[in-house]
Amino acid sequence: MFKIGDFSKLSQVSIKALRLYDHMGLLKPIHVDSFTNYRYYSASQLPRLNRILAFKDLGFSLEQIVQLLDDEISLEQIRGMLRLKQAELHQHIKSEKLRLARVEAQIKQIERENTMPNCNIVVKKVEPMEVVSIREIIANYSAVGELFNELTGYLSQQEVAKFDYCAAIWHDPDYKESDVDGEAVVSIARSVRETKRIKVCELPGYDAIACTIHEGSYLTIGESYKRLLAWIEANGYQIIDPNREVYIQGGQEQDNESYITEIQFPVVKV
Amino acid sequence: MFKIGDFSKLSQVSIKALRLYDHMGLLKPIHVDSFTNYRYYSASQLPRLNRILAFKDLGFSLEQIVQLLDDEISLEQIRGMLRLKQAELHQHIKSEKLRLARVEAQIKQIERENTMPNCNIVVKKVEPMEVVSIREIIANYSAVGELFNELTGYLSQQEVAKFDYCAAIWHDPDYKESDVDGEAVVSIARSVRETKRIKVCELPGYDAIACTIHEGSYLTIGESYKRLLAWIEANGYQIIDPNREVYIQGGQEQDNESYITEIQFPVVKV
DNA sequence: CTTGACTCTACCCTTGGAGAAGAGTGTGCA
DNA sequence: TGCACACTCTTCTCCAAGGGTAGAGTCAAG
Repeated sequence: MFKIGDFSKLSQVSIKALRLYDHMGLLKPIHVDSFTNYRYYSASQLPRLNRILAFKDLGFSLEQIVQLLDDEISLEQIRGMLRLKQAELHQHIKSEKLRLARVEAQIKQIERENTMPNCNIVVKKVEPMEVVSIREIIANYSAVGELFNELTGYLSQQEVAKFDYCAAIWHDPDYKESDVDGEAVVSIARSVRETKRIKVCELPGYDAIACTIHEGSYLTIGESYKRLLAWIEANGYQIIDPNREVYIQGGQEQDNESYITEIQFPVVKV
Repeated sequence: MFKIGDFSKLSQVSIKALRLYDHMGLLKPIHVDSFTNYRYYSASQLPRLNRILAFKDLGFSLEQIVQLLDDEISLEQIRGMLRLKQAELHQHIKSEKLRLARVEAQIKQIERENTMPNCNIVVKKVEPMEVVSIREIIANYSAVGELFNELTGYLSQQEVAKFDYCAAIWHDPDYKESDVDGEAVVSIARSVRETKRIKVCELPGYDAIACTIHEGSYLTIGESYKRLLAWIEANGYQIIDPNREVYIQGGQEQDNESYITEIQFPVVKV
């Protein structure tokens, strides 16, 4: 019969933890004085406490350990829980390794360029979206503005005024100086009639799309592309579809410092 | 100017998170209506939000990100924080791999022996301790009882009555049938005179000592040793010092089912 | 003008305890 | 026997990064 302090020293488990395990029904003292509420433990409870610690060490939560120790659980079920934990750990280790790679890429970048990392790159999900689009071979990248003019003109004619998503999709696999395969898309809330040039379609969603925000003039957007593409390669992603430029705040000027553009590349982890 | 819902959709960050970042001073809306308290965000805040997400992705806490983004922090300091994070991640991955190895060892044990794992093995720290001891080559393991008799007799003669730690240390590197190099130790609260046979010394502490609890008769303690040694090997530890048997609840009998003994091996990770 | 969608603050919940407050207990010592 | 000090009890709050919900106020379209 040990008081909680002695039992704590014996087992190297804090008094706080012992009281918590009591509350959770994980390890009840063999005797509790009904006057003083003092807890009394026996050395014969050490094996159970060790089992608790061992399961905790394997990464199980206290609630799971209650089940593992008390609810007449079959060997098969225990094996199943272990396998699940194994899979979780595999996954966790994998993602931590990727994170480590990202941290190391940042360190390298700082050491190479000796410049504050912009850290403006993020991978997110995008949902599919109903859009109207025009796709055409155009003279150069900035010529996409005319396609937008055509689209917005058509939409206002159809009395569909509001559109809050406005993007270009570049279908060429590489950078081109001229004859660019470009598509202008604008989101719509309700269906619209198609024409020969103007199609209604669903923009695909992606589980992973690498994004960066480009601030200001389109003339310097090449820098943002370069950083994003370098990041994608350094972090072991692979581009799987044409990239998008989302004009969050934009217009027809080439050199407006207040424009905000998001560059997006659909990717998968390799 | 976007309301919080639109900005949330635009950035793929939950409204809850945006409000939290506002509270923490991490990302204040560019305008807050003083009547309605509605938050209004601008597209020009997206780069900052992306930076926040990118740092979060690297594993930094929100508080750290506040510092990273606001407190005119030098490139050197950022590099230092990245290096620290890198070391943390290395350590974390290492410990998760060890945990995975333990889980897999358990799975294997279940599949091999088809028996409920006892999971009674745990690695803990022990502190150094003042003890009196007798070390001698004795006939066999159970002969250590006589050394304890000698020690407790001497201590009661010295009017030192209380001792709550009672252990044997086995100095032979391997199991022996006879002529065992054994040491009996008993903890003391205050200093005691030495004799030729009875020494006062400090038992060393260890950062890692692999332990299991053996319940019952000493006749079956070999089983517990076998399991503990197998575990130590399977989990990549190495024994660095003589092992101890702590008699938590014990006596002179060989076959008492209520005895509780802890077997301890000082180890290091390899 | 109404209705439904949106937003606000404020409160509780999550893990595995740590820390502290305030009150009661046990033990050693004079 | 009284006192001091160590120990224990319950209860409250706190941690990180939000998620969920309630109740009240606000906005925009029909």
